[in-house]
Amino acid sequence: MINKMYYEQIEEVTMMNEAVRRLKEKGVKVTPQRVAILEYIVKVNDHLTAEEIHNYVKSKFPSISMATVYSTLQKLIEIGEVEELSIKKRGEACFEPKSEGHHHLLCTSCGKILNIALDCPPDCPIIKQSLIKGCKVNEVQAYLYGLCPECLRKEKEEKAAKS
Amino acid sequence: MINKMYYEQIEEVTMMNEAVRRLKEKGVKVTPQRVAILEYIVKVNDHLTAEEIHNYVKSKFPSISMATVYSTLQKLIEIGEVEELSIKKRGEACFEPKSEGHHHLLCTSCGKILNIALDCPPDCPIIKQSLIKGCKVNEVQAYLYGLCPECLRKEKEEKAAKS
DNA sequence: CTAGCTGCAAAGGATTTGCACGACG
DNA sequence: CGTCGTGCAAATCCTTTGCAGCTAG
Repeated sequence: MINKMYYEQIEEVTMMNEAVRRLKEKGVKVTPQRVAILEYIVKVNDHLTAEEIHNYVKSKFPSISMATVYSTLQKLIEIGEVEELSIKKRGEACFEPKSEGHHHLLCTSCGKILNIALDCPPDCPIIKQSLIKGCKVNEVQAYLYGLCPECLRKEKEEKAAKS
Repeated sequence: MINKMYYEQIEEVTMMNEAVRRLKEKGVKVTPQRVAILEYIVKVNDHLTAEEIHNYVKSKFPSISMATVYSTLQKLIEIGEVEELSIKKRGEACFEPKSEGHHHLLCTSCGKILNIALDCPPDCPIIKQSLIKGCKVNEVQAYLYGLCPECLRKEKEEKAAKS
């Protein structure tokens, strides 16, 4: 009953939502929990862990369980709405809205993950190419390890203070 | 042929001696278990899981435990002899000898991981660059998702069979 | 000697699964 | 109505930790 009320609210707000339409197109059952999860991921547009997502969605559906969050994420990945990163944030998987053309920097100092758009020459192998060394390449994810601008600044300040 | 094998052995032995020297230099205690682990990783020169390593080393030291394998891997990573990949093979971490200049393809069909040397133009961001978008980049790992030559061939054959 | 390593068992943490109930279509 | 999603709890799997005894340097 309560679920139904929530659903009506959400449905009003998201009727026009393109993502929801795509879910329906793909034959995935649209439930308020799923909409809330996808909505949050798209809105934040950042690298969220399952727990971060769970925490947020709990504010709307206090009874939602991690199992549902994980199974929903799985579904959203399958239908290409969400992407799971290969790198982990403090040991946890990270999820973000599916989008092409950016890569990730993992700051080795603070652990933050940043989106990085790389300017590549057209013949650069980092750009999706159909064939590399006899392999059919469908996707390229580049992970850069280093320091984010903040930590880089801190490091410089520390060096300056020492000398 | 025999000569070739002989020289390869010598080469391996030399590499190990150097590796052992590096361990000592870094103040890491050299134990037979550790040598066996490093030796195996260097010899195979491929992406090994902790369990694969454990299985091999058990043949030399039947009592060795996974805890020792993991702690040794940790040490070897710390001192830069071994590298842990960001991607997992069937959910398990992968380890390989540290080396620069190659990246990895994960076959989405068979799950195999292949080394891929990418030919990049000199201004390609995939090549380690000190500064990208205000970030200090120390390392770049590119992960390609697609089909290995074998699975690509199989796919083509299946398509041909259908039509 | 003695700091640090090994091996066992047990803990830890992220993710998955089985199952009963309830909701979507 | 039947299929499929949800939520709970328990299970699973990889990895880490605590600790007692042992070893390399």
